Amino acid sequence: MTLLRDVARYAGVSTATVSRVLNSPEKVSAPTRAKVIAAISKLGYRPNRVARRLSGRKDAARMISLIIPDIQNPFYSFVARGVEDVANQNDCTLILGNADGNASKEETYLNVVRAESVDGIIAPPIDQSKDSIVVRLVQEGIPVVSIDGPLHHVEVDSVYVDNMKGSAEAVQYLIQLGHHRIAILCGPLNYLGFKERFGGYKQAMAANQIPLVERYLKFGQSSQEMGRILAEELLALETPPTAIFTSDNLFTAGAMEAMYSLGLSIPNDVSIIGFDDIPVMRSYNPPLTAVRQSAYNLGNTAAELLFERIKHPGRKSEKIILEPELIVRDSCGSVPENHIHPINRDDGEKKRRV
Amino acid sequence: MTLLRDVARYAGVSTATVSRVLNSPEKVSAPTRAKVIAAISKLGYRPNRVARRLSGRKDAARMISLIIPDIQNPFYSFVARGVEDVANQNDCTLILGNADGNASKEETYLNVVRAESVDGIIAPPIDQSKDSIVVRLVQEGIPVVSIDGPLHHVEVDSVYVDNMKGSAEAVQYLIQLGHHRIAILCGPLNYLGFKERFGGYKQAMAANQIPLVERYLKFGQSSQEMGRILAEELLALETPPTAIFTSDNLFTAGAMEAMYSLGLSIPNDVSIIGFDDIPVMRSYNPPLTAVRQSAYNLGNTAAELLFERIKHPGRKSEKIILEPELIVRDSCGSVPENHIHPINRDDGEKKRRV
DNA sequence: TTGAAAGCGCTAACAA
DNA sequence: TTGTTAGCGCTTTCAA
Repeated sequence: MTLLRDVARYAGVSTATVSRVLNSPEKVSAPTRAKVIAAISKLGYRPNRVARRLSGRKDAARMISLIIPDIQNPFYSFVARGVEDVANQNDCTLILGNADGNASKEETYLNVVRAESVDGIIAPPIDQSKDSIVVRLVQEGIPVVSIDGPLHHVEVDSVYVDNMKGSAEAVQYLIQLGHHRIAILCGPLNYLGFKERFGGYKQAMAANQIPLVERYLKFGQSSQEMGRILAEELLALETPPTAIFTSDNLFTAGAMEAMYSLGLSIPNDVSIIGFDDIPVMRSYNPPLTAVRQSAYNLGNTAAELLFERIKHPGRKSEKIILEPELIVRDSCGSVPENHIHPINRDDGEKKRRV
Repeated sequence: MTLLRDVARYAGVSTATVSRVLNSPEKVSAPTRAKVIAAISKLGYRPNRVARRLSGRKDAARMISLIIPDIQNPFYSFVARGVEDVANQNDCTLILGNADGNASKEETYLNVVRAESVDGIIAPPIDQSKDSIVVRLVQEGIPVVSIDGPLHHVEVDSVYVDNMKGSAEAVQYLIQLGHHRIAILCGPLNYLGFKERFGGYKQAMAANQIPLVERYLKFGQSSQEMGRILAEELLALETPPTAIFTSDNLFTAGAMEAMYSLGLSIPNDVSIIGFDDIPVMRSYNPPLTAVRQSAYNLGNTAAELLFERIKHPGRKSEKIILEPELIVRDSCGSVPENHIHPINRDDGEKKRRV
């Protein structure tokens, strides 16, 4: 490992001079600078970032960190790309960490990145408690932006989509198509995003005077497996829903699976509309109608806010709310006049294996 | 920020003692240790990892890094989970970096993690040149395991699936079903994984004396969009293939999209078999027959190799080859006796929008 | 068992 | 413009 000191010796200058050509080259005379640069490349020297940061250079890290709530959820890959592109533009490395929907993993991870003295952090509001590690980070003055929801107990920049509006639109669309028996597959309500999506569902139902039916309301941890199970329960009901609103892409995937295995045809037997429009939604058969929240934009915007804050630590915090967009494809249809139970129906048509 | 020095002062001991209770508590008397521990928790002290590493503690980082070739590809989320679980078991944090299929990004990233002195690195063989940064890292003695392919020019542990075998099996399966006109959607051949998958295709075709048809061989950067485009080209051929083998999940997604938009029914009009069996394959309609390479296992195994190497730096390097598995679902069928062009056919049946 | 002191590799006053 | 020197926060000999 070549050290700065080796470069200095090789170039016949002091370590300070080498350090200067690295950090403020204008303070070094051209000939000396040339000598040093030559030595650096000759020796293949690369500064040790650890030492650099320890010695106090504020911008020595040039790295920011993104906490991914769940790396299995493709939605976040797009967020990550959005963040990464901005980071790269700012000549900065993005360090990813997976919290796995788990507050303690998040904490571990945040502690690490704090200790690594990153320049800033983008994190979803996983732990909303008053003394969560994120709150402490903010209090310590580390630039933080909250993504995918606002952060309580502290003033930070945040970016998120209007979940309530997006899901209300989705449900409204279903209602306009004539659906009344609309079910929802929803993630845990203690996660704000899901709470709001459920809120949007309720709002649209109420706006149309459709009473909520307890058995059409299914909750569970967000996963494809859970989506399949809940959708199967729903579809096995004596009076099954004519449409299902899935509150994220994992639930959507699970519901699609259930519908196929029950031999249901979409949208003839049942309509489905999802929250999250990721590319694979186009590959479903039929392609899915879904509420798009631009994950890439979310990441992009968050990263931009973060760099703003890094540059101007004193600035007032901002909340940016992104508009969701309903992407209509082929998975929703109108309700047949006499909707009969699609599974138990006795029309002689044999369904696929169950 | 509480420093070690503050703890020492508060506990009325020297900094060395505090450091000892942190690193080798058995060398400190019980009462002193208790005092120090009390001080630590009272003051909420957390050691500065940067300083810790700079001062030379070999295991101060407790972090390993995984380079993800392409974060948009869900396959790698599973790899990441596999790695992460092992890392956590080893009380170690996983730092993720996205190389984006780009050797220079990979290099940037590897330089960062090297400079951060991580304990080890898991990386795919993106850059196979003799003086790639990975090679240098290995030469510097940093534990590296190559995932998803072997690394040239240097001896390292590596884990990968038998791509050749997996794709040969897939194609063989198609052939047994009666297909001859089998197309392949393949990623760039300079990426070893794709080269081998193409090799498996050729091998199975040759083993059955089926000549290769140039126009059924489609290559492109791996992406859903590209998959759709190439599949559309294939299906618009005068004599289209009766089956398509897609060499990764992104191509599969694109091909599914193309088939739907051309109004083709799977497997009646065309069969499809994919490489990569990720959960969403079950959500397709019909559920996809695919070659499974257990991404989670891949990650898991790689991480275990890495920790072995970290513990025993001198050990002989190992290559572990994972067996792929053909998962048969509903997307492949036999070839109709008189296969007619599914798009241009004149059977009165109107297809969906194109 | 404990403390004093010398680094780890770099940066940044302060002098020259 | 350049060099000297004192840290950054921690670990770790070496003595006591």
